[in-house]
Amino acid sequence: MVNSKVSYTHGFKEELSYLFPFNEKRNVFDTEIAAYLLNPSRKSYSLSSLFPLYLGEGLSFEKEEELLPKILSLGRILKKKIEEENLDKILYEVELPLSHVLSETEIVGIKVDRKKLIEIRNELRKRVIEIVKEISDISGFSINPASPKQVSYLLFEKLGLPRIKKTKSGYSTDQETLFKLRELHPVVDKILEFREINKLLTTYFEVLPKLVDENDRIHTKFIQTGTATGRLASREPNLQNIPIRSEIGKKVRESFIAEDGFVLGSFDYSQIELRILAHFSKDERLIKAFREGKDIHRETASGIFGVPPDKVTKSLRRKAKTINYGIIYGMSPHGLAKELGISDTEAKRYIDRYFERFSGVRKFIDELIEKAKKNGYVETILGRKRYVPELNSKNHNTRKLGERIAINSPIQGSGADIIKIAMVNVWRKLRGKKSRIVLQIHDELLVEIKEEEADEVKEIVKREMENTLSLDVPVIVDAGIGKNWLECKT
DNA sequence: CCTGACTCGC
DNA sequence: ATGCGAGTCAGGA
Repeated sequence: MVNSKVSYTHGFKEELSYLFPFNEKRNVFDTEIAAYLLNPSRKSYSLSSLFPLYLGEGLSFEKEEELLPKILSLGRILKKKIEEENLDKILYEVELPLSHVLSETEIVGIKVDRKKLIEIRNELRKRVIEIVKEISDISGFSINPASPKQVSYLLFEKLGLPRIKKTKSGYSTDQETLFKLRELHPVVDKILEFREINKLLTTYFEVLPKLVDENDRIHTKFIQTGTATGRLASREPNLQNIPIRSEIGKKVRESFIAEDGFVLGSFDYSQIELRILAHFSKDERLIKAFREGKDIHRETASGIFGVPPDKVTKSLRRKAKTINYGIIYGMSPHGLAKELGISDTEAKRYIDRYFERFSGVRKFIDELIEKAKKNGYVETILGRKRYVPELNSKNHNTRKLGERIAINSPIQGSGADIIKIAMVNVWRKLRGKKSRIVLQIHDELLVEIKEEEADEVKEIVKREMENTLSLDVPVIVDAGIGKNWLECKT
């Protein structure tokens, strides 16, 4: 970058979408991504918000001829700041190349089985109408079950069911609450069923068929400056929250398919965040378990509950899994208690035991929070920063939130760093082939693979993903192949 | 038009 | 009151 002319852009990915085919353009400096790396917590990275921030003046819309000079000044200022904060490597080697990958991924899109979506949509429309009728028949009241207010009115005022949880405006009717009420009145199950079906119907089955292009492909937009941790976000539609758990949800996933002559390959990092925790904390037991290829939740259960690994029951393993992920999210004993349905003191015992057995993790977390308080920010494995002003709050809850942010962001953000590098490397390796990355879902890449290239591409993607960065523990990628996304499940 | 409640994913 | 998101709807402005 030193000796060559730099082109300044604002919204490089969008600019690239006009430049098909995708020759990698270098010597670019993007003001939007630069501002994001300098502070990923901002609400907006629009020029009109960056000009006053970095140039000390507003964007005058009457004087369009001043726009380009202003972008140039902004670019030069940001470039200096990026270098001062040692963010140049992540900008030039990760985010800007990634803009190419994302631009192409958006344009390529992903194919759906439009007919199947429409068929299921029509079934679910009928079912939703039936359920509304059933709710009325069972309870004697006609309500709109999509209205929490009306559901609350029915359950608590008309049927007199116990009020379990409050919201700002009244009594909660969320899933957790309804599960507790289902034995008390048959209408509760109907409301739960309505909620599940209506959610999937309105969010996916009604929407996706409207978004297909002439080849039945759907094109999401990846937001590269949308999260405080460095993750991507996806919108219009969000393809990072396609259902997988419920039976009807699986049908959505089943509707994402490969083009004729292609298969879909799903490649997902196995427990990447826990491996990053092991790497950062250097905790001996955690590192040993991963190096020996152990089932980490089983090992954790064994440590916490004091039973040999082969005597760990499913229930104990599930508890340990919740604790493992709870640690990453900075969960309190109270939160863990609620999640596991145990007492606060019991939950505290579990957490104390965890930190006894994994003392490296305790030390790491303490030092992380100390460092965050001292520096004002936390960093990922690549030096991506996130400021944590919450740690200086006078409000206890806000400070606690700051601690959770300080714990979670380096872990979640490092996961984002790793998969972003992998995407760039995979994309470069796939040049000249027919196979293409079609989605990224935080720790998973979905690749549409030309059948003839299957063996080779599977090998490339797995290898590139597993070898982005060298951690103190192995990085493992699980791969699955299928004609639709659900089939790829490993 | 925005906010709250809710639910989908990692 | 466990981290990070997006989308839907109802209901009120």
